[in-house]
Amino acid sequence: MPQSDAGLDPAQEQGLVEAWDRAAAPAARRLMIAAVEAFAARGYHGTSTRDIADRAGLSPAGVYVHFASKEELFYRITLVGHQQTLRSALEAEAASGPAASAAERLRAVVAAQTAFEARHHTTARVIEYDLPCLSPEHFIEVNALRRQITAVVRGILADGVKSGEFDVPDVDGTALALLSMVTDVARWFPANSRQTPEQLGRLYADLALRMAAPHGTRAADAPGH
Amino acid sequence: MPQSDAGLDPAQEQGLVEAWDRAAAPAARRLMIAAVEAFAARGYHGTSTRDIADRAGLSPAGVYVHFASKEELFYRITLVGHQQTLRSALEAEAASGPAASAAERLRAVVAAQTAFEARHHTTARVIEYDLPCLSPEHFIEVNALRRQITAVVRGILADGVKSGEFDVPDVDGTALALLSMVTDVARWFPANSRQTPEQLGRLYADLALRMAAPHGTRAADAPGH
DNA sequence: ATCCAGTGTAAGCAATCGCTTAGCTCCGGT
DNA sequence: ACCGGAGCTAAGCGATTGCTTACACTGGAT
Repeated sequence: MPQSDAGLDPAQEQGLVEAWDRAAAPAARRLMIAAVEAFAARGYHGTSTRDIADRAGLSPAGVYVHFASKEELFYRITLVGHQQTLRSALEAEAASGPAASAAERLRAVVAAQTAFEARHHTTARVIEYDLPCLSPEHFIEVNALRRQITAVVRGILADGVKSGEFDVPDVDGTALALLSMVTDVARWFPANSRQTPEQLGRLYADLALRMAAPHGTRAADAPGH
Repeated sequence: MPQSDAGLDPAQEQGLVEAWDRAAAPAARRLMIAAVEAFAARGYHGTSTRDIADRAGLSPAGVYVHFASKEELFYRITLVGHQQTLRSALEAEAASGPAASAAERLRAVVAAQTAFEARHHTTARVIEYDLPCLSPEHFIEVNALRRQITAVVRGILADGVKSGEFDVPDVDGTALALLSMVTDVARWFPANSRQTPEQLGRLYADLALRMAAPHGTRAADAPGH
């Protein structure tokens, strides 16, 4: 299996934050988990700090022992979430081997990212769709991570075009469309689908290859599957 | 141009609601426009009724002359927006002619919907991403319209598969992925792109055909373009 | 002339918001 | 034995929330 869980605890697969920073105070982690659930259900502005405190089993003031503000709590979540997402993409690309074709790398990255969005759909929904609630400075910082993720996909497409492996007239536009497709999984998963994250990853990887492959050269299946 | 503006005022293309219900009280329309702008900028929960009233040039109480509640104002926006979106899809499909191939219909619908999301990105952002803020009953009603839009795409894909025109192993999953791609335009347009809505529509229609076309049968260009 | 429905505002209500303050308990270091 | 900081809470601050009430103005029908 090329795209690994990268150290995630399989018993806690439904959240990203749960697995992060095991050294931090347990209450701080509980707060982040509680905040992710609340933000995913009602959005940033729709969630009160009392909601979060309740879910974490703390009094309203307990939040501010560990985080300076609601926005900082949200910022920590989005930062960790985006770091994990970027790491997942880079690891998937690296795992396909140093001599991998552009097609193999595209398949690995799209499958990994799609499965990631599905597995961690609660956290992903928060960090994908509530980003404008960040302070301007924090937004810029997190957005830089997003650009790196886009750059990975764009790089693979460009490499494939250069080598003649792909036929992509608009690399930037196609990369954006491709990531839209992948990202949006977090919004609807697991409704409308009885598929596992891995099955979904394979489907989306196939679709991505169809988008990039030149006329009459489409690979029907992944090498090694 | 197969996908028409369907009666939209070209001078007010940036919003959906502006063109709707010209018989309604002007203040009610102003409120809907103001609410769309505010919701798009800050989200439903991030927007106060005083924000909306200010933008519409009314006192805070003026909102409740025309709408029973903030939720009802939001509901009217989402309802009208989804009706227009569905109408746009149906008209695009119909405009491709009664004897059109599945490929022609897919191209027409995807191009029209993509251009629509781009042109009306402010309204689209509100009605696509803040939907869970609706009351349960209103959510069910609007969601029924969404399912009709999905059904259009799914129907075209299924027809193409049946006639041998398409090769789509997972019609439902592909339709969902395709609509994710199209819908997500509203979230980032017009940033990251110097393309017009029409150019973007052509790019996305090409990508959609690549996703659906069987091995070695991809049409490089639209018939008639 | 009078009325009345439609459109609007000033003022304010109860509730909730993010966050602070003052003070408690607990526990490891000395 | 005693200290000091970390973790937590009860209480509450001022601001803002969605919305209501009471009242004013307008223009057309009677």
